[in-house]
Amino acid sequence: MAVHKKEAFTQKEQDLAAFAKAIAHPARIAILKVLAQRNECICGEIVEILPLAQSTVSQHLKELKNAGLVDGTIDGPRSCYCINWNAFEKFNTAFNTLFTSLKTKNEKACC
Amino acid sequence: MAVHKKEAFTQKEQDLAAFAKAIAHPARIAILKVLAQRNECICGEIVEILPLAQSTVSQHLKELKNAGLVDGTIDGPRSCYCINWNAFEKFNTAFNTLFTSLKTKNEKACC
DNA sequence: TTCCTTAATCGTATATTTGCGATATAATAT
DNA sequence: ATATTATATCGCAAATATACGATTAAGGAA
Repeated sequence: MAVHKKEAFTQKEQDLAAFAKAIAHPARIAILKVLAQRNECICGEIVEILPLAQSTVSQHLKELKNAGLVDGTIDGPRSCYCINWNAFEKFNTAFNTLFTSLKTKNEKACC
Repeated sequence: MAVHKKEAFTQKEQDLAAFAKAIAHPARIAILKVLAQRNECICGEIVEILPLAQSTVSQHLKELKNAGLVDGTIDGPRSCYCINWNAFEKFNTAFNTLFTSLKTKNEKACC
């Protein structure tokens, strides 16, 4: 591949793609569900619920955090993760904007 | 990795993740925009618009097609692609359902 | 038929993702 | 001080994704 062409696209396209990538794995969707379900910020409970190793869950959490969808603070021996609702809302809006803008252009089937 | 654990999650989670993966690349988002803009089903016009080689665009189109977001028919020497609005609507709904279901659980910040 | 155009596919190189075990880290409990 | 507990991180292996040039295939034009 050698060169990535992501930078050749608009910032909006890149941002939206990055968000989509963050939720482009069933494990991460499942993690978000668990985080939303528990009001308390949880951590290793996810490991018990998901069929994944602790290190793998930690990695998925890191990616969600990098994408900004999840906030995390370290509380001594245990950490605390929770959904960043602001970022989530922002991306939800961005998605709906894409969907809507695509649809308003044209909705006729042609193939 | 050796083993993929996708199958360990619910079908809904897998489907949504697959859709997210399809739009998890700025080039594919850009392709969808082009497809939506032109009422006519186009093909190699995308190659001229995007800064990507013909084979790369073809590959991205294939992935969008595999995800069901795009329909394609071969019309002689030129092919014809267009957005599958039904599938698109379906996934848009699935997304909003996820967003909503997460939010109704709880929207308090905790970290 | 032979050439041209269009697009799919093949082969290849490289980058990224996914997953796990093992190890490191850091606060708490004993 | 040492052990325990919870997480992050490292190192590794395998699978996927990204990108491109070259080739193939197939209809249309000469």
